[in-house]
Amino acid sequence: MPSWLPCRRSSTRESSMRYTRLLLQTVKEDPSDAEVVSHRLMLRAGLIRQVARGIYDILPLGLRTVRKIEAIVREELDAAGCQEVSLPLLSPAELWRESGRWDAYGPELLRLVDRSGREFCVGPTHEEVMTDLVRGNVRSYRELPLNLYQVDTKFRDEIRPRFGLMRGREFLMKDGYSFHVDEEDCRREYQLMYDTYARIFTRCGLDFRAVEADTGAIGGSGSHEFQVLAESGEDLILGCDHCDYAANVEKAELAVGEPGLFESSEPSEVSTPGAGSIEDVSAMLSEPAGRFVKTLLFVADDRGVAALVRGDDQLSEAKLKRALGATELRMAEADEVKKMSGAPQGFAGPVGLEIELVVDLRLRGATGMISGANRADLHLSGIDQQRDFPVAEFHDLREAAAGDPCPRCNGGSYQAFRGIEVGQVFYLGSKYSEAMGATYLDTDGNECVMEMGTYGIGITRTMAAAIEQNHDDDGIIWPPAIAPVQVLLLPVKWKDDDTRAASEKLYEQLLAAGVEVILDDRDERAGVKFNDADLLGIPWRVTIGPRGVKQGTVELRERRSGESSDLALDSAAQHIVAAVSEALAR
RNA sequence: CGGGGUGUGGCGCAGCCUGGUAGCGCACCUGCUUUGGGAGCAGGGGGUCGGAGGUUCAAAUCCUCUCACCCCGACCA
Repeated sequence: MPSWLPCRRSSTRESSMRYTRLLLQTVKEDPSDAEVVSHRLMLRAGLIRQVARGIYDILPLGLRTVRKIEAIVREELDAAGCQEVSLPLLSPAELWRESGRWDAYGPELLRLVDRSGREFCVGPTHEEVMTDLVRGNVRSYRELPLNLYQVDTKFRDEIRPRFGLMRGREFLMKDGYSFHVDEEDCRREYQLMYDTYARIFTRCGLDFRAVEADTGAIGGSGSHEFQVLAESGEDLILGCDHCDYAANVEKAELAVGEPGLFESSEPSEVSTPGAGSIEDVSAMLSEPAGRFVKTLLFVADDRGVAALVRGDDQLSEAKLKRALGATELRMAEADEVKKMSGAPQGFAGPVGLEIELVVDLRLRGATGMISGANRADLHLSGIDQQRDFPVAEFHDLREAAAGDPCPRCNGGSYQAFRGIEVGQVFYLGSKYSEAMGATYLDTDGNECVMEMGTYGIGITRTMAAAIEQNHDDDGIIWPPAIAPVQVLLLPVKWKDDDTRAASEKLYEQLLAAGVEVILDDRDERAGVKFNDADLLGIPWRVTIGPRGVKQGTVELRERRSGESSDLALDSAAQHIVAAVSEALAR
């Protein structure tokens, strides 16, 4: 180092982990607009700060956790043979037009125009850009398979961001894409990624479950979500209490179930003035809800369709969308209902309806049913499915619920869980490679379309999920593997010379041993420090006070269990190093 | 996009109805006393009251417009 360089600090590394040098401000009061635990605690512990709706600064301690999660993700992916790249923040509209998603994606895609009028979007995901990269670089089957990933900031202009980092507009995501010569190899990779994801979330110390999932807007034909189990989760998961089957409610299959078999007769009109809901009609006619045919009108990609389920069943829009192969699906507006059925809302029925009918499995062969008559204030009773509204195909359209029998095994039934989706793996097939011409030459020199898979992990959401699952009334309880640091040194009385000297020495020893440690060198009262320590959730706290130092001891306390033990001052560092490395090795 | 709500110092809020010198708690700075689970006293710094326009002798307060943020709904990897 040139001698003219001023050097006030002996070591930057050392001083940055002194509390008084950290950009860290804890807050006693609850932020008024934080609804969920993770959001509240992240704000209170000074990990994040909101800049705009759904957009956050991540502060030093928060970023350390983010980096920990990233490191685990990178290690496991690299070990699985993936390669990291970095794709641009902006993607040109042409690529998205090639795949058809420029129009399909909707307002969630943030679009912008550069000074010369060219259109771009801020990448919400990178299938197009990655496929473009690979088609430009890969010619031969010899160069496949390929699994490329990046860890980058994504932007999705969410309709309603909420819950802090759980559902932000800007978020850090690891997104990976794999390219293969055939489906078999792609399925193999899918399984490899599935296993890799399970290892990643296990290493992060999370209680999660991999569940079958709907493929949504990305498309493709097979998918699992990795769900961190937590009360505040936005997703509803159904899992069999008997076998391994578990799925997102959007996907959860149902056993066929009994149709409604009531006494058959000729259809006849029944006057039902003003009774437009199943509940009302059922009460008015004193008939069970299960005897009705619920007729729901939708607009699917600009055509009208009627979805039919039994009156006591709940329609799953996700299942309907899949059954129709529609990219867009919405309930019909009042005027559209009138146009399709000829009646006001609540009086539609399958008999005589001239739009496409999509019928739930449970209505196959149903007899003696009641439905709307497609005229105001009128219902039709005595309807037989086969006779009165025959259809060629039936679909699983019901939304599953806790207690429904498991479709995969005998005797099991669904239990409901709440989950936070932190990762998802997709088998994509050739949707993008075909649209964008990602091809290779096989051994015979034939041009073939690549098979693709796509795999995502929400890094910042994983951090939030970890807090949802690991906290108590006093604050965060970080799993050691993703804690900002492992150890917090807490000198009870900083002004006391012996205490300070013992703390400084321990600090040096731990740093030298490679342990991540914060030294709370604030001249604060013990209570303040203890409370902040609990709030920050550092796995181990070492309390150093005049009393103990006089006896030659310090106290080591584990945040999660609250168990503490006295350590001899001169061997304390060794014990702490041992405890930390043992926990991290687990 | 529809419905509801809130903008006053870094954070949490009062003041607004009934216009008249901008307040409280936390945090921050100084000093003294305290000190093993969110101390006490004294002193201090910091706010064009989200923004623009209007009414008025006078606007945080009344009126109009606008922006931001939050909640509920539709939507969603």
